[in-house]
Formats: sequence, structure tokens, C-alpha cells
Amino acid sequence: MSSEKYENELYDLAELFKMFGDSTRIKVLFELCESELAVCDLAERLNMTQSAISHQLKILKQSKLVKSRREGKSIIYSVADEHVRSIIALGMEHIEE
Amino acid sequence: MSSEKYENELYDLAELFKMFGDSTRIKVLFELCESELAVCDLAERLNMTQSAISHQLKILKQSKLVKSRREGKSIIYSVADEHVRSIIALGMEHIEE
DNA sequence: TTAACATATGAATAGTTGCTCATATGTTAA
DNA sequence: TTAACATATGAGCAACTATTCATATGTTAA
Repeated sequence: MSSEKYENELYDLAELFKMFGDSTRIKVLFELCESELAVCDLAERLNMTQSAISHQLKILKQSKLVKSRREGKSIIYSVADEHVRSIIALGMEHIEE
Repeated sequence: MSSEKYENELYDLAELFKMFGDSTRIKVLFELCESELAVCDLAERLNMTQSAISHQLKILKQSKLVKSRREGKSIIYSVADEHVRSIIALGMEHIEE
């Protein structure tokens, strides 16, 4: 039984896709694929509260899908891994059918 | 704001990745990528109840990621879309780093 | 038809999760 | 230092979801 052999990998894989499996998070990732953004700008673009976005960014950062740096009063977030773009692109291919 | 333009696509995309974002479902998909299987065989391989697997298969079928056919007393499930394989493969690439 | 096997399904439950609200932390300009 | 701005975070709640249990549906062989 192959999935038993890959037990841990498949668990991690589910955790990875879970990150893309929420409307808010995938919107955040999608925006960050186009340009790096501060938390308040993300919140404004997605029409959500700063708190909600900040909570999701924390989860995305823990999963190492986004990274951040301070710039004055703001924290600028950006995509941490090129795989984010390719995973979203591949998913889009599937949707558009 | 780009994500607003793609509002519906991103919602569907999240729904797609949600399917891959559960340990049980991704194990099922992974097994089915290797060979088509009856429900009871899947349940045995994953060491889970027939009911639990059946419930998840229903969800996967609604999402059009798996298909099924009857063969005697059994229902044989298989992957419905080649994208399933490529999405899992791409995710695996990300994990193995 | 009946028994045995295979699958599907509805209800109930326990666990998870995303958001809100309030507030803390950190930065900058006056 | 103080006020204004930007972000992070913990607690609480409401909504969602994966599993279990019991049972219904469907198929085959005797």
C-alpha cells in the first residue's frame, strides 16, 4: 500500500494544499504573486480587516509560503517560494475547463 | 486589485485545493493515481472504515476529481482528471526541499 | 427468495478553523 | 515624550467538517 509508505509526505502535502484551500489565503497569495504588499494594502484590496489578514499572513509565514520585511511603519509581505506561482498556475489550468 | 477581478476563479481554486488539503482525501487520490480500486480495498489500504472512505469519495466525485463504475458487487473508483496527478506531483516537488 | 457481500447515506458529534473584538507591540514625526 | 499610524496577537464565538454509528440500497450466488 503506497500511501502508507509515503504517510509523512502525504500529511505534509495535505498541509501544503490546505494553505491554498481557503478563499482568503489564496487571494492573499494571488495578490502577492503580482506584487509585494503591506498588510494594510492587502486588507484594503481584499476588503477585509487588518486583523483577519494579519492572522492569515501569520499562518502563511509559518508554512514558509510568504516572507516579510519591515519598511518604516509597514511590514511588506512577499511570496517566499516560486512554487506558489506554479501551484496556483496549475490549479488555474484545471479550473479553466 | 487583481484578486477582485478573479473573485470567482479564486473561490473555485480554493475549493479545488481544499480537496487536496485533507489527509484522507489526498491518500485516496494518491492511491487512485497508481491504480483504480474498489471502496473496500481503499478502506483496507488506508486502514479506515468503509463509511469514512465512502463519504470522502462522494465529495471527491462531486468535485469531479474521481469517477466510478460498477463491477459486480463492487464500485471501482479511478482518477477522473490528469490534473490530479500533476497537482500532486508539483506539490511533492515543493515538499521535497 | 434468501443470505452474504459491497456500497451509500443520514444524523449526531467532536474537533478544527476563520473571523471579530480588544489590546499589545513597534515605528515615526512633531 | 506624545500622538498617530501599522501590525501582531490572544480570547471567544460561530461555522464548518471528518468520522462514527446505524441502516438503507444494490448485487450475486445458492
